[in-house]
Amino acid sequence: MTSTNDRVVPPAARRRRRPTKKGVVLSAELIVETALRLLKEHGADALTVRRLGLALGADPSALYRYFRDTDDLLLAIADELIGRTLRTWHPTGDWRADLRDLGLRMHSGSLAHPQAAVLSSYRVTGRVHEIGAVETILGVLRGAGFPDPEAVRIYHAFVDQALAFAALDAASIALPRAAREAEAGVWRATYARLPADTHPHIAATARHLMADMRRSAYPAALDMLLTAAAARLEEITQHGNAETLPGRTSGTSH
Amino acid sequence: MTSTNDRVVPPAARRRRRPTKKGVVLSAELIVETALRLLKEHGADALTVRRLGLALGADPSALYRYFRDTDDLLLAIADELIGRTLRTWHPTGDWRADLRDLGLRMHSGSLAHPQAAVLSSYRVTGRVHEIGAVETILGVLRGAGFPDPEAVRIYHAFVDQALAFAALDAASIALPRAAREAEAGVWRATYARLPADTHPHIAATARHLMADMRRSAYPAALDMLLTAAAARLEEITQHGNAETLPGRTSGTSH
DNA sequence: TTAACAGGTCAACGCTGTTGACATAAGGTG
DNA sequence: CACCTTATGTCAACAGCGTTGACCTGTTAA
Repeated sequence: MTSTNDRVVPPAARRRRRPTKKGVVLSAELIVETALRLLKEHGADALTVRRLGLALGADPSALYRYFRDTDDLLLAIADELIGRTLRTWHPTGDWRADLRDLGLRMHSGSLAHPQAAVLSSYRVTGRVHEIGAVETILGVLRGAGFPDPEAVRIYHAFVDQALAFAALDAASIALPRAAREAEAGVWRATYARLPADTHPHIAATARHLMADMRRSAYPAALDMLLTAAAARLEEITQHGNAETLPGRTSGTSH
Repeated sequence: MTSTNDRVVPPAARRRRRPTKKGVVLSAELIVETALRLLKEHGADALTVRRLGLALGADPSALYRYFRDTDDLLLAIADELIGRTLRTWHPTGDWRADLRDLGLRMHSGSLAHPQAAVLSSYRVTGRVHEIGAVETILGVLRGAGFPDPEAVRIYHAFVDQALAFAALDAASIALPRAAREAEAGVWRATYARLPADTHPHIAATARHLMADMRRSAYPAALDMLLTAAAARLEEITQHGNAETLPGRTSGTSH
């Protein structure tokens, strides 16, 4: 609240729908939609205030009546993406399958708008759609039988891992053409040709590396996380209650 | 290789060490070091060609004699970070403890230079230090007894998880002051105050959320990944050889 | 001694986000 | 219906950005 700039009129107070010179009636929703379209069609570099103004048929500076600055706009875009993802997800009651499905949806949803994802996935928006997502995931975990501290811990790992991989994979999709091709070339030209005497392990697995590195590691990582969570749940429910909270399964200190 | 611009003289061919107007003798190493210092001291926004030139005591355009463009410089910075991390890591022979240690080192190494990490962690540099890291990690996994395809799969999940979380956490550290404080405020002001009747799960776990969300989920996620890997290894070694390759443990298709 | 050229400098380009001043149309009030 | 307030669109300007082509100069090899 403290940071809500004076320049921006909160959506509730907006009444005067004055059309722009070109006849377009602006709104926060229209601006967000147009920004997403711009990102999708022309890449991350295409999202500039000036181009967005042009695409909207309005003076660039008009945007500042709706968003404090470009960061504020970014958060609105991020929240819209969360909302779209959640809207296509329909839980079945099987916590593990549901979380797996949701994770994959969050991931692929980001890849559909990589330019937006890479810019926004690490932000806490605090807006409606994000709050809904938090509530829903926590509900799934608590419903599965995880005690509160455990539920929160797994929620955090699950959601941050999804966001982190989304950003990572989105980033490489969003790379400028030249850089992306350069990266593919590096694997072929560098890693595939390392001699066995200096790099035995890479040489021995080169074939598998080529195949595996070209796709995202997220599904594998997600399954591993869920496997560990399931094991933990079994531990908890078998031992009656959670009298032994600490156990991380590993020997090493946490 | 094809993309190595004509303007940039490869390091090997450099001979003429002409000092700048201010008496500084430039080199690729000096530039990378100075860039890291700039990032550390003044944040990501401080890393501009002009400021870097100023910090070096040289004309900004002199940098283009050493790096094709700012992206090229970025990759050099990334590789230097990888090298520094690997140099402080000393494996013991216990694969799980070693990977855990390495993961945490990569993570905290990134957080020491969040500005650099957020810019570079999703890039394949193909430079010396990166190659060394790949070789080492693969060696640990194969040495532990994972068959090649499994070793590659786990390597990929492990390394991308580390990079993804590094980028995620680095990004929030690297946020401009104002935005960072705003995010902290969102948790306190928004999530902590949601009423139990509309958001029962958040309300019930608010206390744990406040505590857990302020620190990184990476250690927890890393432990879960290693737990799943250990379980898989046991499966493999107990059943003699890996006649049942496919099994993802989960029921859903991959 | 000289010729070649790597490498530092300078000025300029087009682009960016942002802001303050200004113009105008919408809408509540009387 | 007329007025006044003010939300909102427009315009011009600012400083800063990455990048480049032309220029100049010191170093080095022959």
